[in-house]
Amino acid sequence: MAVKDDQLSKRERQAMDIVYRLGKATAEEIQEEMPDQPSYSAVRALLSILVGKKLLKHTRESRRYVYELAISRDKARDSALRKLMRTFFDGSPGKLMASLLETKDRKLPPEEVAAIRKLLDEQSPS
Amino acid sequence: MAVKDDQLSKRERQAMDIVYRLGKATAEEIQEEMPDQPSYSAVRALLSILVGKKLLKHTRESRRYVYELAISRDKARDSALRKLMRTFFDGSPGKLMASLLETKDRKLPPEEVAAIRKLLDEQSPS
DNA sequence: TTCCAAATGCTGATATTTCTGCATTTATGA
DNA sequence: TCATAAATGCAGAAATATCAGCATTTGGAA
Repeated sequence: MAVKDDQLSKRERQAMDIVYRLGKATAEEIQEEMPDQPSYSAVRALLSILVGKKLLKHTRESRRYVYELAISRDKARDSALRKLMRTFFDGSPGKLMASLLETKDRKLPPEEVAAIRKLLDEQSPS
Repeated sequence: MAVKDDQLSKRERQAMDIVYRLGKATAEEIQEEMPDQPSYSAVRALLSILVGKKLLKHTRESRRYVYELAISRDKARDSALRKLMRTFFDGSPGKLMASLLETKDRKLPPEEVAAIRKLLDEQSPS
């Protein structure tokens, strides 16, 4: 099931991006990562809303809450990836990959290149 | 220069996503694509704001405006791609590509596979 | 056990976003 | 040319998001 990122407010989306990246975090950590750093209170209010929307869940860890994704990071990642493909690459994974490789200043480590060749072979033998 | 998608409101981002996808569009077309379809007036108000922020530009085409990106689609695309890489793939294009290929239900057309092999060879000869 | 620093819960104020409605402009066909 | 349908421009109302502040709770150290 897709993550409804389209429905989030600006601050909500910023917070979700941070949790996507960090995996899990306290209100304080999230505050530190936010652009135009809002107050601690504001961040907590925001996080409550996201918990209400079932996008995050929080568990008490001794005295404080730790926030983490309510759905798996893999699902969120796949959902974001599909959306990007639809928006910019006509839904085609091939076009996306081509774009990644065409940017000259991005040099892949040889072992990653090897890994990708292997995956390609599985898809369609050379 | 990166596209400041983090700074956009919910509706603004929805509209930008649509223009990213369509390339260019009239207010009416954008309205049709919007989730929870707002009124035509609301869409025009929104688009004016985006023109004011220099994210879109509009040109008169006979009687009406056609909206399109103020920066190139390629730049916007690259910016979005980098952000996704940072958020979900630890900044690594290799990890992103691996994720694309590991999803079994995504079968690439043989000619795309060939194209990607070629690009890989340019990066580091097999 | 008691105290205190640190965290939460909550209410309502403020700021921003979103939208409506209407006056005005514009292109086209009769 | 003129009437009309269709588009724009804009002001401000309505809805939503963002935030601050304080009372309350909580966990750990003395």
